[in-house]
Amino acid sequence: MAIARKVPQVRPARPLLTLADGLAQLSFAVQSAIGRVADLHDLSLVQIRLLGILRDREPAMLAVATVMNLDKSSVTGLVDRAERRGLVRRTTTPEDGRAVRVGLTARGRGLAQKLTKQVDRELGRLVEGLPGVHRRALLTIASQIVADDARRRFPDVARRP
Amino acid sequence: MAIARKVPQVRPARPLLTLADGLAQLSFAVQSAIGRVADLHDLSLVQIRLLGILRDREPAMLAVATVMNLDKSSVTGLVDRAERRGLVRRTTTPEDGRAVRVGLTARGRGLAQKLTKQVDRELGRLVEGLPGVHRRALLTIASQIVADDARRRFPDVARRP
DNA sequence: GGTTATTAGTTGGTGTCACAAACTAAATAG
DNA sequence: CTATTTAGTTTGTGACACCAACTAATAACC
Repeated sequence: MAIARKVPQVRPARPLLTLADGLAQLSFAVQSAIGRVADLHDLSLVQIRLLGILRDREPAMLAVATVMNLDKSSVTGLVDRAERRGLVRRTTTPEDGRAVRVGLTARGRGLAQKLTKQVDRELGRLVEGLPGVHRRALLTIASQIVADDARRRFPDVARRP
Repeated sequence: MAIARKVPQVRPARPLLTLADGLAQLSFAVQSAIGRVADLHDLSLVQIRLLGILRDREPAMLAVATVMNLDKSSVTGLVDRAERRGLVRRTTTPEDGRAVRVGLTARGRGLAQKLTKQVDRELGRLVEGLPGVHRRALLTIASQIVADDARRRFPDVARRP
């Protein structure tokens, strides 16, 4: 694992933006890029996000709520609609009669894979003007922020099996 | 204007994420940080975004729609609600009887300033784990992406007065 | 072991947001 | 001076999001 690769200098074009503005605007640009993919499939951004989360997990409803920063009742509706589209399935577990786990159906998994590729392409377009160096720096920095944020939001995580 | 400041090396912590995933997750983290500020004022993210856009502009309805990537009818409702809260004002112009411009009221301007500070603080928290070097690199890169995106979306822009 | 408290999820009600299609009124083209 | 285009609004409909109230299952407690 490449732990000490350098990211050489980055020539800052005079920033007309503050960091906060830059992050905010970037986030809107990213969301609308994902939104374009959503439109292709007549899905919402939130549905896409749900599928993205379920790519490698089969969490309980409440866990979905936590990860997505939603009220649990919002997740009920979200999963209802995804289920109605045949993308997602609710499973009850024998060891806890209250718990409901959510997982992708075959169709949902297929779609999720396609979405991943398309989002990749669409976001690739967003950064196509950047030199590779910048792109790598961005990946590093974004990963760091996301990891920090996760650590802050879930102080105690058992990395799932 | 600092055009050639260097951004020294960045040690990539092994990225478990693709660039697309990193960007997507970062965008969600940013949005929920802004959402926290929104909650403080019982506002929605979209309302905050609107106020942010109006900080230094007084655009026509349609221009708002374009910038926010919304249908014009969505903007009608958005501005209606903001107007109902006394944050925003519609102005008709004498030179074009159809056009309606949207601008902040005094109250809206005050709130926008407060929001800017709070979003700043909240997003600052998001990047507080990063060394200054990374933060500067991030600003540079985000600005670049946002600028490219704007250029792509508005091929012909007259920079407003 | 039976009562209480907690936890997981759903239901119902309300408000925001987003869109499309149909409409009004003002400007521009011809 | 009619015909068209343009700017905004209206009217429906559906997705989301929240809260408060509810059901059912589990855990706590004495």
